[in-house]
Amino acid sequence: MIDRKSSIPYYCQLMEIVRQQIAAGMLKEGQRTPSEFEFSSAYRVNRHTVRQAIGELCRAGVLYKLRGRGTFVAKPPVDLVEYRLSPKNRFTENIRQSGRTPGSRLLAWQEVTAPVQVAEALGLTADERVYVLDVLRLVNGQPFLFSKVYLPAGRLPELADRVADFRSLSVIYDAYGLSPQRVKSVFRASFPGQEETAALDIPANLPVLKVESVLKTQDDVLIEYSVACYRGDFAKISVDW
Amino acid sequence: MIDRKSSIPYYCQLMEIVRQQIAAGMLKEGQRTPSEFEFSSAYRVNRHTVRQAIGELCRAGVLYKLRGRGTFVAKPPVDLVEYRLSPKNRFTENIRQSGRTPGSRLLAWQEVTAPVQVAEALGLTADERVYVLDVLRLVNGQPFLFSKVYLPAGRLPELADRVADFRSLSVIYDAYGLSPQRVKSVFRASFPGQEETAALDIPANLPVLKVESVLKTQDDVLIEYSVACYRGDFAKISVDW
DNA sequence: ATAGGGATCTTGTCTAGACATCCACATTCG
DNA sequence: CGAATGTGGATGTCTAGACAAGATCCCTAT
Repeated sequence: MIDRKSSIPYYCQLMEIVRQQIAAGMLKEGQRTPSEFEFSSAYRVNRHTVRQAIGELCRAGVLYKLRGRGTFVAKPPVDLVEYRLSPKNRFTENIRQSGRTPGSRLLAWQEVTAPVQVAEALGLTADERVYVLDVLRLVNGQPFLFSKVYLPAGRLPELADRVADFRSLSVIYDAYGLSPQRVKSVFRASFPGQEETAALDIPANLPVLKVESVLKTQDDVLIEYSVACYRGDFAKISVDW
Repeated sequence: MIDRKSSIPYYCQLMEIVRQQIAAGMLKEGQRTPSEFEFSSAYRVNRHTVRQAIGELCRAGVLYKLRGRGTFVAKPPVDLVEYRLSPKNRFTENIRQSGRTPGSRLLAWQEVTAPVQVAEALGLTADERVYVLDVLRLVNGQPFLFSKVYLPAGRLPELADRVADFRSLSVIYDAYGLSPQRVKSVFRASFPGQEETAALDIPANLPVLKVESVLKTQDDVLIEYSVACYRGDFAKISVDW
């Protein structure tokens, strides 16, 4: 119940109550919470006060709201997956080694003129064409990372045919007899963009780890530029020296 | 002005107005904005509507509020600093090479029994003693990273004396004739903890990049475990392979 | 059977007003 | 001169009530 004599604001008290109800299992993951009106009458506070409490809990990632449907308990953060990054590593094997099930989906692809930073990273001329692949990778069926992969069209002839029946990037490279190596990776922490929140199915306020990589072939030809976006609450990336 | 016929909520319109005023230079960095009451009467909307707009802009990092003082325009995000991480690199030289001015401050230190994850990482027994150094590193005078550095007391005799007149970690290692190498680094994106928000002087909702590192001496003795917390809007970390 | 139209429940936005709390500054009292 | 006090202005919290808009379900008319 709300302590009306406490110096703690009602909405903070209510937040604490909801948190405890979740911890105690009275409210379970994915389950609908009482409506704002129900909270309001149950705890004898104004609906706006309830909204303030729920709003804060949503921003904290504890709850989420669906307009017209109700408010729900968010999924608890998943187990951290340690992803070992090395010059030569493949997502599928990497995840399998940690005893989990990898997955890969091509969400979209197109051929475009290379954006500036891509052309720069791969040493392309300004008007060169690149393929852009939007790839989603899953771990145990859950979205793990979303990446935009840029491949220079000029260096990979007939790529369109290979992309058609996409299974994984490795398969495509194998078809060309290539086994690319990482040249450089850049790590950043930020919030996800719109595309990334949609692809990873995460709230916009969840921090993500962005990793920008450049890969080359065994002949030192730059062959891939990619920006990967990892769920901050899901992934940690390790590097051995 | 607020368009009363628009389907866009007033508070969203007001957010856009404030953003544009900042972009146009009518409101400058650090400057106080009109008060909630002034906004309210200037745009003929309720103070709560103003509060909603300002609240959103604060969460977005555009403004910040000081109770009893007013609302202010936040500093624009600083230039990204690319920090090159390699097995053997020193903060000071690293930053200097990029044409910026490095700084280092020891905020606190103490001797404690090694926490579990530290003992594990460094291969210590459960009751071994470690020094914990809270180090803040600056770039151009601004907080760049905050790290907790754990050094095994048993492997660095008389460390307390060296810590007393701290200038930088490198200096301490030099005094022992050591030049440690990175063994492993783990990257994560998350929100800062309380200690980190305070040390870096950042809001709690700014994503940070956490890097956990293990270092060894040239004789393959594990000598340092550290957790560094980089400002997400300030730092990007690059790794060459 | 199915498409359409409410009824109803949900969250979203907005207004009006009140009092609390904190801060900076000026004034007053010792 | 210095400390305490007061005052005005700022944000913080809370209430009461209203209407809008999205989602779901059921019932009805075709």
